[in-house]
Amino acid sequence: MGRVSAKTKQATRERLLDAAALEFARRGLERANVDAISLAAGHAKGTIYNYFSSKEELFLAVVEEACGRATASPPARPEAPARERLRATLAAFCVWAGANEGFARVLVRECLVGTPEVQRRMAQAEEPLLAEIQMILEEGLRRGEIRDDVQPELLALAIAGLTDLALAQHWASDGRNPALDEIPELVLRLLIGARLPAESR
Amino acid sequence: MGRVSAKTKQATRERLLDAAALEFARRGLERANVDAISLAAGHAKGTIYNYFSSKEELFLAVVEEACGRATASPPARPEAPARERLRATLAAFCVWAGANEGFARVLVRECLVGTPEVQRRMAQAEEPLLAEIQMILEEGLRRGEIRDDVQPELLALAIAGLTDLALAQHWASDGRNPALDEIPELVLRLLIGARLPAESR
Amino acid sequence: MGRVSAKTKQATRERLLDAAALEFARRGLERANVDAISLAAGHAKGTIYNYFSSKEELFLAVVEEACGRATASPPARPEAPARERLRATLAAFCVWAGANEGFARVLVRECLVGTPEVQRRMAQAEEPLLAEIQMILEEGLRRGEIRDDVQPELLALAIAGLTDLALAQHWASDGRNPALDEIPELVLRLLIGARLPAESR
Amino acid sequence: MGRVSAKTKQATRERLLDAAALEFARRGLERANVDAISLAAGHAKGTIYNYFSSKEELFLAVVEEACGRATASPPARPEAPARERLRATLAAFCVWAGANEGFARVLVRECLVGTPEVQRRMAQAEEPLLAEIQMILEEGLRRGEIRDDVQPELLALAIAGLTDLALAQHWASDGRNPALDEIPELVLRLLIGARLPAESR
DNA sequence: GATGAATGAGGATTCATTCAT
DNA sequence: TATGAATGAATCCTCATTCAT
Repeated sequence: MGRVSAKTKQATRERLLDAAALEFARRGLERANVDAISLAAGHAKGTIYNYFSSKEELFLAVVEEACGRATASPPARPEAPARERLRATLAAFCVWAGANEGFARVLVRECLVGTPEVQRRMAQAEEPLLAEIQMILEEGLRRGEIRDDVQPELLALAIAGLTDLALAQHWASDGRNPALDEIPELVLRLLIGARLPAESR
Repeated sequence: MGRVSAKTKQATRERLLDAAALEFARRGLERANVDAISLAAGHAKGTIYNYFSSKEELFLAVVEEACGRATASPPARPEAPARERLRATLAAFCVWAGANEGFARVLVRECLVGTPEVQRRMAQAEEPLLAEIQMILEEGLRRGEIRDDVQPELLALAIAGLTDLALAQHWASDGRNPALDEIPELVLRLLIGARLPAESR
Repeated sequence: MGRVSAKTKQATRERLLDAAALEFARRGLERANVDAISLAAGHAKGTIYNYFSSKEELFLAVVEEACGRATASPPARPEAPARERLRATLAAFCVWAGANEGFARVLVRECLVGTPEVQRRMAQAEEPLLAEIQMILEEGLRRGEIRDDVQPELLALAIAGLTDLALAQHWASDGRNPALDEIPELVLRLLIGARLPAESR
Repeated sequence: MGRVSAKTKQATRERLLDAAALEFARRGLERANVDAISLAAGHAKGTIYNYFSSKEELFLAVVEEACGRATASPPARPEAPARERLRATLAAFCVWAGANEGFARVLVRECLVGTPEVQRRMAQAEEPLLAEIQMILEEGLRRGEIRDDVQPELLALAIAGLTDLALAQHWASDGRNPALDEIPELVLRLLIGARLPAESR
C-alpha cells in the first residue's frame, strides 16, 4: 500500500473524518470509540494513528474541518448591507448545524467543558466564523449601518453565542421553536435591531 | 458506625453533593472521577454508593439540587425603572452563581448542552428566574421603558441565555473576562441598550 | 475488602513482588506482562495498580526489594578483618544471585540499556550494597589492611562489577566455572590480593 | 528499482547494519524501533525486510557483524615491558570501541547479559583480544614483570571484563566518567598495580 | 453505616510486519 | 527493488462498582 497517490490518502483521511464526526456527534468525545471510527470508515483499528496522533487530535481535526465547512461558502455580495451579509453568514452556519446536529452539539459541549487545551484549540477552530462576523460588523460600522455602542468584537461574540443558544433551543424543542431558518433573523433582531425598510427588497 | 441520626446522614449527603457539583462543573459528567468526589467530600470511595446508586444518579441529584437552590430571592423595589430592576435580578443570580460555582456551572452547562431529559429539568429550574425577568419586562413595556420590537418572553429568554453564556466565559477565563459583576450591565447593554442618562445616579 | 489489616496488605504486596520478580526474571522488563503478574499472584488484572503506579515502578520496587534482601543479613563480625567481612558480604550477594539468576541478569541488562530514569533508580537501589563494600574498605584502609593505591569508591565499584562478571561466567558455563562459592575469593584475590597467613584459620 | 548492483545492495545492507547497531546499543533489542533504524539509515521502513526477515534476525546480524569487526590489530612492540604492551592493546580496543560505538556497545552488552547462545558467540568474538592479553601476560610473567598469584588466563579474563565494564560506564555517563583514554590505565592499576617508576616516560 | 481493597471490563495506543504500487 | 500505507495483535492502564470487614 505504499506509494499511494496524495489523492488516495486524502480520500482515506476524509473517510476517517466523516466517520469520526458521526461517532463524536452520537457519543461525545469521551464515549466515542476510536476502533469503532476506524471500522466505520472501512479501515483497521490502527489506521487512525497513521493520520492523527491521538483521539483528541482527531477530534480537533474534525472540529476544524467542520468549522471550515461551516464558513466555507462565503455568502458573497460584499457590497450588500452589513445586516444582510450577517444574515447570510448565520444562515449558512445554521444550515450546516442543521445537517450536523449531533456534531454541533458536541462542539458546543467541548467549548464549555473540554480540557483547557481542547477549549483553546476549539476557540481557534471557531475563529474563522467569528472573524467573518466581526469583519462584516466593522465594515457596517464604518458605513454607519451598525450600532456603535458596543465593540464589534463583543457584538460578534454575542451574535455567535446567541445563535448557538437558539440552535440548542431548536434542538430541544424538536425543531419547532424556533425553526432553523428563523434563527438568523431572530438573533439579528435581538442584537442589531429590526430590518430597515430600505434594506428589504 | 451503627445508628446515625438522620441529621448526620443529611449532612453527609450534602457534603457529597457539594463536592460532586464542583467536580462535575470542572470536568463534566464523563471526566468526573468518583474517587475524587468522595475524597473532596472527606469520605471514602464507597460512601458515595450508600447514597447514590451510580455516578449518573449522583449527577442527576446534583442537577436537582442546583435547580432547587437557583431560585432567586426577588430583589424588591418594584417601583424602580425596569432596567434597574433587571440589573438587580441578574446581579442577584450572578452573586448566587459566584457563591455556588459548582452547582451554577452544572446548571448552566446542562442548560446549554444537556441531554433532552436533563435539559427539560433545567428549564424548569430556571423558570422562576425567567418568569421574574419576563414580568419586569412586561411592566417596563407598559411604561414605555423597554424596546417593543421583541416579545417580552423572547427577550427574557435571550437575557437569561446571554447571562449563562457570559458566566460560562467567566469561568472559562478563570474569572477575568468578564468579571462577575460586569455581566449584568454587559447583557443589558447588548439586549436592552445603553443606560439612559436619567437612570444613572 | 476495605479495612484490611496492614499485615494483609503487606502479604498481598509481597505476593505481587514475588510474582513480578519471577516474571521479570523470565521475560525481562519489556516482555513481562502486568496482567500475568497479577494473575500469577492470585489477583485480578488491576490489583497491581493499587500497589504500584506503573509497570516500571513495580520493576524498580522489585529491584529495591531484591537489593534489600541481598544486603539484609549484615554478615556480622564488625571487628573481623576487612577482607573477611568483604568475603561474607559478597558471599551473601552470590547466594542471593544464585537463587534469582534470571532476575539478576535482567537487573544488569536494565542497568546497561534501561531508560535513563530507570538507570538512575537502579543505581540508587544498588547503592546499599555498594555502600557496604565501600564502608568495609574504608575501615580496612584505616587499619592498614587494604591497598591504598586506589580510592575506596573506585575499588568498591570494581569489586561489585567483577562479581557481576563472575556471576555471568558462572551462568554461561552452566554453573561450573567458576562455582558460585568460589566467586568471592576469586574477586578478592584479583582486586585485594591473597589472603594473609594471619587471616587463615 | 529494477537491477541493482551487488555493490549497491552491499552498501545498503551496511547502512542498515550501522544504523541498527546504534539503535540497539542505545535502546536494547526490545526498545529498539525498526522504523527509527530505517530512517536513520536513510531508507523506508519496508526496506529492512528486504534484507532481514525480522527485527530479531537484524539484531543477530548486527551481533555477527560486531564480532567480525572486533578483531584488534595487534599493536606491535613485542620487546616493550608487559604493562606497556597491555596498555597499548587495551587502548587500541578502546579506540575501536569509540569509533564503532554502536557495534561496540552491542558487543559489550551482549557479553555481559546476552542469552547464553549469543554470549558464546560474543566470547568467540573477543577471543583474539583475550588471547593477545594472555600472551603478553605469560611473557611478562616469565620476565617477572607480572603478578604470579593469579593464572594468566584468569587475569586476562578479568582485564577484558573490567575493560568492558568501564566502557559500559563510559557510555552510560555520556562519555565523561571515565573518559575513553583513561580506561586502560584504570583497569591496569586495579588488576596489575601501579606503573613502576622505571616504566614511566 | 463507613471503609477501601479488589475487581475486570473497556479502550487508547504502539509497532512489527505485510504487500500493493 | 524500494516504498510506506495498512494492518491488528498485544498490552498498559483507568476507574466505576462491589463487598468483606
